[in-house]
Amino acid sequence: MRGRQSELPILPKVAFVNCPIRTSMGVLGKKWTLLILRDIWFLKVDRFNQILRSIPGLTPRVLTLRLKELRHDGMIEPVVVQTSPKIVRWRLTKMGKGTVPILMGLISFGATWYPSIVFEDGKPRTAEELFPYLSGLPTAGAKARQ
Amino acid sequence: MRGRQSELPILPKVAFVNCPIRTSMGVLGKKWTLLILRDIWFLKVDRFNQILRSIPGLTPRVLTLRLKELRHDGMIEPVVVQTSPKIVRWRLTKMGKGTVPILMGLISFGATWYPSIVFEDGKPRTAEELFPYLSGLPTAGAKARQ
DNA sequence: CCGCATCCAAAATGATACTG
DNA sequence: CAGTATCATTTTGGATGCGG
Repeated sequence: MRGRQSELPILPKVAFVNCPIRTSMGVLGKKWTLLILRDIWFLKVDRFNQILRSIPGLTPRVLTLRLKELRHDGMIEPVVVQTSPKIVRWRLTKMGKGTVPILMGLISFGATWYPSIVFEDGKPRTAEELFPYLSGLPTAGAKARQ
Repeated sequence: MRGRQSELPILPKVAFVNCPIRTSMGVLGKKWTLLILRDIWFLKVDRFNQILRSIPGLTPRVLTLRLKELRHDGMIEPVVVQTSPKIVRWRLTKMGKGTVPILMGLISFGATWYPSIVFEDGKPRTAEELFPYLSGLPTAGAKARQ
């Protein structure tokens, strides 16, 4: 068997009636969405104009759309810090924090397979090397602390 | 400290010169791409028209585009099984297998946060419950066996 | 400061028919 | 079977202005 990859589908213990990847992508798969979550979670960039400045190419129109979608789907919520001048901070809900393993997966992939783009020295690194204090990584199933 | 979330950015041990999430998304972030990888890896659906049938909404034009992009970026490669009638099977390269943890993250997220869509009984499940024989999950850094 | 509205341009994707 | 060609539609980008 060594070296041969089975041609059988990889099946879950409990059948899916709809594909969870497709379901997740329906929300997370739109352009800019995961970068917005990255800003809020990793960079602590959580205000409208900060996010705009942090993500070159993103426009106010689309940011408004994405924030609405993410809020509608229960991943983020606004905190009104101050009115006049209005200050709003966006934060991840528990559900939103469930996306962190996906973001870590993307970091890990980029750090491994695009090291010349990601690192000055061009050397690949693993997520464990980059974020040792975060291992083991929580899975989406492990509820993040509020 | 309990219950308080630091406002400081979460920094990697080695600084990024470009964001690995954005870098990864440049390839993987286009519509249908991750579902195509899902087909090849999980479902063992690896031929053009099979993939088309497996992913409702995907059209031949876009599938052609995505296969070209994935191939150009080194994630998949064609195996010509037969000519006339032509039969091509697509398979993941090592780099392509590096996306499996991302796919698992999406599965985990969907199975946890959209259980009523994903499962007949509507009960949330973790990736460990669904794929016990695959735990611990490989990270993108752990080279998948060829 | 945080958005929303509008108008238009460009890019990405969808529908359908077709070829080697 | 694997992929193209052509055209329609949707989504996103860019600029600007407005209101709470």
